Amino acid sequence: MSTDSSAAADPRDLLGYLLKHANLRLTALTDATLERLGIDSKDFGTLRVLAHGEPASQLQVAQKLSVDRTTMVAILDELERKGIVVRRPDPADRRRNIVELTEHGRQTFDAAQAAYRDAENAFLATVSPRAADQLRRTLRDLLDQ
Amino acid sequence: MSTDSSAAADPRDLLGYLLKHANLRLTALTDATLERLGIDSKDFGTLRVLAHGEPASQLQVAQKLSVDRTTMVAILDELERKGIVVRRPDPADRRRNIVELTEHGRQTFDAAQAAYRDAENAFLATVSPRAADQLRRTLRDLLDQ
DNA sequence: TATTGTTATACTCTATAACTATA
DNA sequence: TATAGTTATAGAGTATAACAATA
Repeated sequence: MSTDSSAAADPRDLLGYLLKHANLRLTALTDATLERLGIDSKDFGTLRVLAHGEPASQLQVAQKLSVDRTTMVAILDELERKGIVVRRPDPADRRRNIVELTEHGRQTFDAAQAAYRDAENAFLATVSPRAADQLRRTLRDLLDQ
Repeated sequence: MSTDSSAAADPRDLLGYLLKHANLRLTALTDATLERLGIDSKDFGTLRVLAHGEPASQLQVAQKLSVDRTTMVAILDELERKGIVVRRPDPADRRRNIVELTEHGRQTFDAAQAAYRDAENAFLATVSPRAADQLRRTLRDLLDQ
């Protein structure tokens, strides 16, 4: 016999299923936590890049986040509409838009950072701190290939 | 100062980024491996459920995989077109379709099972077997909440 | 010619609503 | 009335191609 029909076909045996649904659940948690700040988890990644380091062009932000530059346009359109970021042409290269947090954007990010941390901690609350650290380390190792 | 502008904003600090991109990479690997069999990783999950246990209705398969029944329709349309599964009305309740693997479907699944295992192992090759086991266990614990 | 931002477009995935046939 | 399967539709997410402005 080629397959064991007495064994249950548990989708949780598949690593892809585990990764996908863990991500779905975490995203739902963080989105819910960030909602009152007017952003979601995808926006948070962008704000995080803008809050650290030097002012960057749209393309630089997009590349840091591994998203397409056309996707970046849509994210920034929304954040700019909400008064969280501003775009201005780079005087040194007028093809580029320098993107920066507004004062409101900076405050939003500070609140979002705490909210995101809480959501991630809540998600990880049922596993030991050691297992959570190991999870991050293993996932990083897998992506560093 | 509310944020440390000297720290790099590494997206890999965010668990959501790690989960998403680990899944993207694994899916790309498994899809590539399964391609010569005419299926992808999403089809594989369905075949796996059909290969184990008793013949099931579309809805039962969908629920086991946590996918919507409308999504199941599209997956089965394609698998039936390829001669991998057949649908027949349940004599005991003609609203239901019993879904089964064809002989070709059974052979496809047997080959796919080996291919999927190889792809998953290749993905996990750079981390220790212990870390890989721990990864699965932690993700399961997180989903069992 | 190449690059940045933009727009248009398409393709996948997912969810909802409404329809049909059956119960 | 409720359920299983189907269809239509719409919304996110993502990718490609083409265009305008600038280098």
